[in-house]
Amino acid sequence: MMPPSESFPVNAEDMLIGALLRVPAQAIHRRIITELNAAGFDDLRLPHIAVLQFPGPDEVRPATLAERAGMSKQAMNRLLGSLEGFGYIVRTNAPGEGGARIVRFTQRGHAAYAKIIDILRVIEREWSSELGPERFAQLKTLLTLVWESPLVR
Amino acid sequence: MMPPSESFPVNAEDMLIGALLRVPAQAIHRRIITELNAAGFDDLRLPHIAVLQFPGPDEVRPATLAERAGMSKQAMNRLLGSLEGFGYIVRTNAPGEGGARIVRFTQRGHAAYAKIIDILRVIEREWSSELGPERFAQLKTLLTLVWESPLVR
DNA sequence: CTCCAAGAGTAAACTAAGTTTACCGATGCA
DNA sequence: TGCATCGGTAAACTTAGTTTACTCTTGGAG
Repeated sequence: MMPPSESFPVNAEDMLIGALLRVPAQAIHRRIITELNAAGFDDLRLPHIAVLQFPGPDEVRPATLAERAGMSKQAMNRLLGSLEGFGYIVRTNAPGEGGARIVRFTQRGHAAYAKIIDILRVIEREWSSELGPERFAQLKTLLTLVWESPLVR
Repeated sequence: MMPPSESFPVNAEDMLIGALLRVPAQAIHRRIITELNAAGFDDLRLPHIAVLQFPGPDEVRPATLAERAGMSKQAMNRLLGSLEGFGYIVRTNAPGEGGARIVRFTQRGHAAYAKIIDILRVIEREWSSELGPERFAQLKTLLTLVWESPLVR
């Protein structure tokens, strides 16, 4: 739907980490979907982000994707079903591995994933020029520390 | 549902800003809901975050809340309906202002919101002690810059 | 060798969420 | 007086995600 256009007073010191992370993360998601749609990948919607998120679903088991996304295998399976229907991925049997399956990108899937990377790189350039390259690099470094810490597990 | 327990290789330099923001933001949301539920506010679910998010729905119009959350008035109204049913808020008519309504916290609503602030403060303390206070402060400063910039509007 | 537990995938029913479309009521201005 | 506008609602439709339950395969314990 419509993007938020926040205009309430911003008191920097009052902001808690939750809002500080949520708002930009949301803005990025919306933008990814919007630009993906505009680029011809117009059957992708917000929930598909759960599948397409880093590091992508190529050569991965559905159950692994479900865990990454923090959702049930069944919910992930439905998403995969729609992505397969749209021609972004295929699921094939993992040979010799029980009933296990492997998700693989189709050409269209690869293209969409590459487009996401492109969009993110553009966003990074914008942020970098808005904040200044050193500060942006610092931000990424700090977020990477968070990522690597046990905080978000 | 189950939280993700990421264990794929993390190459710091490959991480794009999207994933760096999304993962911790998601982790925080899950934790807020989990602890809120554990604290007796057990009818609150993930979507309610859209209403309870900073700076909270007290003394605010439904349409404003919808815009903040980036969703339709109708979707917000449903959320408000459920929150009202659970006794977290009440909607009263704004006197003299057309059919306009005002959302107000009940006591329970105030308590839940205060609990969210508490949880976030605990999280901030944890992050601060994990990263070191200076680095954590720096992270917040940088995120505040992002927030104040036109990047996320 | 057989049986059974464990793990992966799938299916179906149910619930919840959010969008579109459409309508009501009040305000305020031409 | 008439009407455009804005805020709020309602209903129908669609999409998502959970729970519950079943299948198939593998691998071990007996």
